[in-house]
Amino acid sequence: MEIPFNDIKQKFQGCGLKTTPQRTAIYDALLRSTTHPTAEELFAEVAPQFPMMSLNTVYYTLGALRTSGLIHEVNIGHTRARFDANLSPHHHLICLGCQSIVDVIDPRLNRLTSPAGIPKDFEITSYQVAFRGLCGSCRRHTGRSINHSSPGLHPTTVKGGLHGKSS
Amino acid sequence: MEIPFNDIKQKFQGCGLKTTPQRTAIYDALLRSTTHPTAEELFAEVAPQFPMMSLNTVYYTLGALRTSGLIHEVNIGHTRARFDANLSPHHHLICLGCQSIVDVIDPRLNRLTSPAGIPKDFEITSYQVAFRGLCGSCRRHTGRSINHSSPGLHPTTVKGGLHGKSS
DNA sequence: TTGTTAAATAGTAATTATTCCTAAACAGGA
DNA sequence: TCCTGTTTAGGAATAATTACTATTTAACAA
Ligand SMILES: [Mn+2]
Ligand SMILES: [Mn+2]
Ligand SMILES: [Zn+2]
Ligand SMILES: [Zn+2]
Repeated sequence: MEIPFNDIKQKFQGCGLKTTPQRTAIYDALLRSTTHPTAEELFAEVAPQFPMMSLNTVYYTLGALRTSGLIHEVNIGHTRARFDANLSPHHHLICLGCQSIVDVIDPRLNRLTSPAGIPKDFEITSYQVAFRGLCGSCRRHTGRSINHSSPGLHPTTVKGGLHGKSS
Repeated sequence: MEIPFNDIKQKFQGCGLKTTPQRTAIYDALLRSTTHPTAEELFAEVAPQFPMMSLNTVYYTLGALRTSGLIHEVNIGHTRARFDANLSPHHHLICLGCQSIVDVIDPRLNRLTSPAGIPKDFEITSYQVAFRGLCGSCRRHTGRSINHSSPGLHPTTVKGGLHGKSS
């Protein structure tokens, strides 16, 4: 277990959240995960430790953590919510084949700003880049055809390098 | 009506889709829309012309158009799918208050490319930037507090200008 | 023009993810 | 230890979407 219990406890206290075993286990599982799991995947992860636990508790807990700002919700498609305990600014790479989401950490992407032509009274508080495509194994298995039926895909071909000072 | 019927018909033919009145109306409504409507919003839009139409037909039609690559699905949150007939590369500005989505068209954003540190066998086919915040009227009505319970929000503060040659 | 046929439509039922409701359990402070 | 509001668990309810199926129809060919 890499995440000290007291760290978690302090974060909960800082948000006015009670430190229950279920909540701790759920948050800990999410902190250790890199897959942006769904509520049900987290449930499957912690259920063995808590045979009485309800899936409802996972939803309730994720809602509480999200409201407190301890976790984020990441959406790929509209089918189900996926969660992320990584609060540092980062972006995502989404495989249209296996629906996997991996973190994209490139400081250059954190320098984008208010684009041209938006309403001047709109206050942007965050942004996130979603890169889509096919991972290696999905390319091998399903061929390299682009799945046009996947949600959110815009036909921008990506090539060349990022612009701006490469910090 | 700004979109000629024959243009639509040809697009359908080019995709092997039959040109039915319902399908034409749905696609036409989406082409004219700038709000990225849901299936139900489109249904409400075209239902008056087709009192017998089923919501199911709207879903079926949107699925067919999406599979053919004539439209895209845009997701903000996981609650419901929203659609976009604008195929030109563009990005989105999402209000966390009223859930509105407006197009962001800034050529500089179309030059981003393969970020550092991703698996080298991953083939990126597209990307999209989602800017989030509060629109003017939502700022006025609900105050300017950031809604942490909203999905997908990462705490990147956006300020300064875009990098790269400003084409 | 007419007939043929696969695709599209409409109506209904089913599914899935998520939320709502409520009573019991419990964490944290007095 | 006791209190009290929060959390949990279980079940029911909701909402979006998909599945099933009979009927209709667009597109094509004769
Ligand atoms: Mn992430
Ligand atoms: Mn758009
Ligand atoms: Zn994959
Ligand atoms: Zn708004």
